[in-house]
Amino acid sequence: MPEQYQRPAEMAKAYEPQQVEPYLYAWWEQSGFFTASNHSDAKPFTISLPPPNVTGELHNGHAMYVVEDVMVRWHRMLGDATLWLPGIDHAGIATQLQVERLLISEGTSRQAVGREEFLRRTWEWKAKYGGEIQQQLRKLGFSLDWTRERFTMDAGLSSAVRTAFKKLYDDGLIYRGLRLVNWSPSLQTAVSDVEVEHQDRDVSMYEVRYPVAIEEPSTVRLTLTAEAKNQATWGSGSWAADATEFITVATTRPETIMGDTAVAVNPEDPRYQHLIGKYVVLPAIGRHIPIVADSYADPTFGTGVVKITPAHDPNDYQVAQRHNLPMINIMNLDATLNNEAGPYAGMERFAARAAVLADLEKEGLLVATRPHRMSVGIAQRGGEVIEPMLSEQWFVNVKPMAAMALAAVTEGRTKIVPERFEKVYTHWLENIQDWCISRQLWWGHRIPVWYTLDGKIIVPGPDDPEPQGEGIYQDPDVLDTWFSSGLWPFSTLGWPDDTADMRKFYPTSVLETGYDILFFWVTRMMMMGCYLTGQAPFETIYLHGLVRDKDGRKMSKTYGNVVNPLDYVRQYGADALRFTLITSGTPGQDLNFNPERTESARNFANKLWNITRFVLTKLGTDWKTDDSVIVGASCLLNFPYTLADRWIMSRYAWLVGDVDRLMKSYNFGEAGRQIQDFLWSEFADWYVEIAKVQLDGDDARKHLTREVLYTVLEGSLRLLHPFMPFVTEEAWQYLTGRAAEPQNRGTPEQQSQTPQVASIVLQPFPQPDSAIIDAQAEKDIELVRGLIVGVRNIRNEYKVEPARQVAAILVAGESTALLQAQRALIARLARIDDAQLQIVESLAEKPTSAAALVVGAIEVFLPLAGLIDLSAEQARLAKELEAAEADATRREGRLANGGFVDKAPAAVVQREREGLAAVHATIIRLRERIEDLG
RNA sequence: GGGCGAUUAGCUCAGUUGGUUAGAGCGCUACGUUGACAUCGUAGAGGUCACUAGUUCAAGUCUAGUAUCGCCCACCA
Repeated sequence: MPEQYQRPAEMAKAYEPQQVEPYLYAWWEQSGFFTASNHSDAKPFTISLPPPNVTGELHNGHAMYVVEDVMVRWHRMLGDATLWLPGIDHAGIATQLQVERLLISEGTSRQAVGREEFLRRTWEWKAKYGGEIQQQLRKLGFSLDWTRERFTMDAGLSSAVRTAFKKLYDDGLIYRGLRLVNWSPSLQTAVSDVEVEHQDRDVSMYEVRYPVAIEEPSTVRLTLTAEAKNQATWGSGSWAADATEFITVATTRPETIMGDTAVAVNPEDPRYQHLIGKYVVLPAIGRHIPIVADSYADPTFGTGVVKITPAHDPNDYQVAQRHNLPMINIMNLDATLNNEAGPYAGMERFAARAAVLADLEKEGLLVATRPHRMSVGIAQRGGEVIEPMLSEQWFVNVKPMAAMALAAVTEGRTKIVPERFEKVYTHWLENIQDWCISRQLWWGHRIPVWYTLDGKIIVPGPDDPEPQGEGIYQDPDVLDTWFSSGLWPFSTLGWPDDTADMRKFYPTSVLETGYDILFFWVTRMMMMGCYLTGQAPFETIYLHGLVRDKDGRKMSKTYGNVVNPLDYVRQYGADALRFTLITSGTPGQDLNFNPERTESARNFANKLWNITRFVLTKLGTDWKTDDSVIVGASCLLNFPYTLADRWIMSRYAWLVGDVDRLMKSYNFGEAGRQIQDFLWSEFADWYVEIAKVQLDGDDARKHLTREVLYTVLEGSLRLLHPFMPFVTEEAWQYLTGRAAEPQNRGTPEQQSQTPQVASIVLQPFPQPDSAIIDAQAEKDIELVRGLIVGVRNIRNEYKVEPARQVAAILVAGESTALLQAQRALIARLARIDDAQLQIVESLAEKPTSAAALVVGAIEVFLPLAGLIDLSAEQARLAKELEAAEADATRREGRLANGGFVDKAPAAVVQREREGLAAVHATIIRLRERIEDLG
């Protein structure tokens, strides 16, 4: 605990989060409140923090971890052995890019400094930003078990990666092969399918004439000799001039013509029947390529003729395999054209496109150019157009794992919340393709494979010695970042070793993350977890929505609308930001972050602070915490509490029940909103005001009122603590009289032996107790509140100064006893002069020069001398009469409906009848009043 | 081409299994330094719950369709 903080003996007038938060967090952490015990008997509750990338600062998406903190703090208060394990992801591509950028800013480059130095610099980067991220997470109040922090490239986790790789390799699921992969030319690495985003773009579709060869097939040249490549320039030779027939292909990528090894037509297409089996001469380089029949060619699309470029298009790749066509790679790794491209060698792919088009145009082979909208593959990192490229890479055959991951969900062993994402999950896993896991990067887990000179592959286990010998070398590539993240829920607990943490905390309870990484991460963890540990890694997968800006736009650096959560923590406090994020939306739905809400959440924290301040002053110095009050409230039923006491306890009981239900169904936002609503609109606005009246009573009344104030507030603080940990802790410290006590309570073990723990963090979470619910009290207070609001309304309409006490006559009928009992608070809250307040059962002569309020059978007269305007009063009453009559008509209609009376639940019908009776009573009295005035 | 989500007050959003007169915050109007809080209080204005047709005694809520916006998936050269 920072020495410099000294909690003031008295609560400050306003809550100042900046003063309190750092100190409270340090205290919590140092006291070991967040450290999970793996040898307690309590049932475990585990969440592995989705590790943030070590790329830099946190953004508001990370602040959504608050959902996890709410769950974790809640379960900790429920007494579970709660572990929230933090960590950081090395984030291969993203981090490497950042460090490369840094090097470039220093005037050097990754290539210039070399692999070893580059890695040293990247570890340096990790040390710096990893530390910053930890501090940021602390500032948000996240109750993470820092003693168990992990990094994906720690020794233990790296060993887990090698164990997993070895197992999958030995099981025949990891293999190496030459495949068409998604190639990122600027990063010069392969990426997996999920790392390719698709954008619709307006491009051009070109129709290009290919001359049909006049030579016999036996003389065709399928490949070019070196000389031919040099000679094959436009217009040379007779092939173009001699051609008598042309076939027109449609293409969006004319620059790949040099890689064509066939053109395809649909076997059913009558236009091209006679050409199947013949050859065409490839423009630009003069190679002869066959015309094949394949159903891939759609007769209704383009010209019905497709050029087949197997090395640069996934569909063409398939066609080539069916027809045993050669595959010609015409590109270098940086997407410039290579020597196979003849005259275009050395050109960048898009420059080559322009050059080829110009030449085709010149030769009269470009027939048409049409606008075309198509989906283009874009690199998730970097945003460039992905190039399909033939390349030797490592792959995982994920089908067997996918089947296990699928079964875990369909059999209900793992539940996905909201449920609709189950469909997305299953659809994806059912159609899954092999996963390319090798990356041509330096930052990451080096692929644990060694090659010998004679081409053998050695995959040692994690504990085996590194293969040594003449010419033996390790694969230079690294693994996809998501390979190691896929092991996160168990590698962090010590897998593959049989550790105490694994036994206690695995499988984990909840995985909570954004739906945007469902395919990247969630499915991978499910597959790896099921396959490698034999158990689904989570009981529940809870997916939250994306945080957008206040206008619903995605946060992005280019828009400049990225929000740094720490800015809001500084300005409004962590609780305010947390409460905003948790209450701004609903499960699984994107939420628009509106800073105005953070301001009002800050106001709420301050309101709570001041409620506490008020209660504290009313408790007095002699107040002692009664533990029975903290534990439960049932004991309250045995004492002569007032109607208002019983009402607020009943409302509190409802709240506890609602919160319990909402938390269990993952509706944390609604739970938070309900707590706020209760504290502000019911407890502060009404009970606290009523308590002021009651505290003027005798000692017994005072004592009971204090008990209720204390009990409800203290319980509400505990309810709210998972949402707003700081202000609830600080307020609770004051309220429970522990503010002045020494703070350090020792180790968690010592704490658990101490019955009274000093922090709200380890207090029990309020549990539903329906015995406290008092329906009659709620109904009665409802009536009293209605009268008070009615009187205030009239005062307002007649512009009675707020300070002025007025006279009033309540004609209460059957409610006389009730209202007489509540006389003091009615007088106080409606600002009626107690000496001039009459509460009578009936009144023979009703005042005429008074404003009247009618609530059912009850009438309130306010003889506002000199203020009453009779015609205005009449108009006001007439308006109310109109509303009451409309209400009566509606209710009568409903009750006259036989279906309603027969089929609706009795309670609903009953309520309707009572309502109608009340409205009738209102109408009768309103008419009387209007008549009296007339 | 499939699939999903959203549409409720001027703005940003809630609304548990269908059940009185649909709520909150911000904003707006009037008033207010009442002994916790002006980061506040009191009262108020403001909505055809996108549209259409159904189911039902009863629909913001369930069903079908339509429109608009957004997202995801998919090999249309």
